[in-house]
Amino acid sequence: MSIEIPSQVIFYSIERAIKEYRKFAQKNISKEIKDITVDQGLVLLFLDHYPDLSQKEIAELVFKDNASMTRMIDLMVKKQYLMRTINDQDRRRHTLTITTEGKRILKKLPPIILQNRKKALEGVTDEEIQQLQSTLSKIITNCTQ
Amino acid sequence: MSIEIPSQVIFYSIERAIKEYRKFAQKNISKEIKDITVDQGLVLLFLDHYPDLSQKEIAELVFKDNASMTRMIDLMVKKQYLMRTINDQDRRRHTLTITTEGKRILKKLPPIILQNRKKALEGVTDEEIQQLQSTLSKIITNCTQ
DNA sequence: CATATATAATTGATATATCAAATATATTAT
DNA sequence: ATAATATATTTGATATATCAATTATATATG
Repeated sequence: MSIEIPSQVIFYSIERAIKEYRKFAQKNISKEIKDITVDQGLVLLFLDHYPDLSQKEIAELVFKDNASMTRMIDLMVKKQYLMRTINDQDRRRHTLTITTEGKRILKKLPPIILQNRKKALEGVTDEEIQQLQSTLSKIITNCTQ
Repeated sequence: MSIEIPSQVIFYSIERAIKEYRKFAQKNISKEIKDITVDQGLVLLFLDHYPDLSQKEIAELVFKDNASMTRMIDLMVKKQYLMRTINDQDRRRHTLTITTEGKRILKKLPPIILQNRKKALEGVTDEEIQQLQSTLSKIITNCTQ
């Protein structure tokens, strides 16, 4: 049975697109903010919107597993972007609090992120984005059901 | 400046789609072939088509950096999927040869991969794929130029 | 209440990602 | 031919990914 070489396949393009976007986004963030990764920024943004998220819930939102999340948050605590305290309502959970330094970063992030998205989507119409979203949803459903 | 939460953004869906596809593909490969990852399979497929590829060239094809590729190939040599010898035309390069075990894996891969793609793209028309490809190309260009 | 089961987080082991520096060999310029 | 520069690969350091096992706490069931 023969097979196309992988580089001709749509999944290859999907992977390339997201990797190039991540590289591009990280580069632009690093220009303005020292010592923060795209994913650490996402964690801050989610926590800012939903302060009661558990580590496990954040992990799901950013597509990481719990072990990775533990270590990411270890680092973010060490860098003093977050404080980790035990949740008294459920002592298995940790409450994550954004520190002053974390808030400082949160103030700088949005314009950079908006600009990244804008640049990355230059020349892409709203219809195309909707179409993209719809096709990706089909793929996600196919792979997870 | 306010910002949507990341989960409403198209890049989030792109990331999710490729991660779910990878998980799905890895699961199906692991059912049939022990001890091989999606990326190791890709390396074998590329080498099968283009036996003269250098590590650096393979790295580019599978979106890894040279250091990662060195370590991946270390492992594939240790597992006896590949042999690494010095290229006498250019002694900086290594020649990578697929072993008997590697060839055995290569025989089993294509039907699994074709089936994975087929299932993941169920209900997705050729037109949608073309459209997806075209939109992703725009994004890739925007991020790399 | 006591025990079994479920959940949140951590830890250990191993692989991969990323950057910078080092090594070996090739190529180019003087 | 020699020195300077470029290229392919490796190595070290650190972060992240993934799986399985462990710990601590909560919840459910007899």
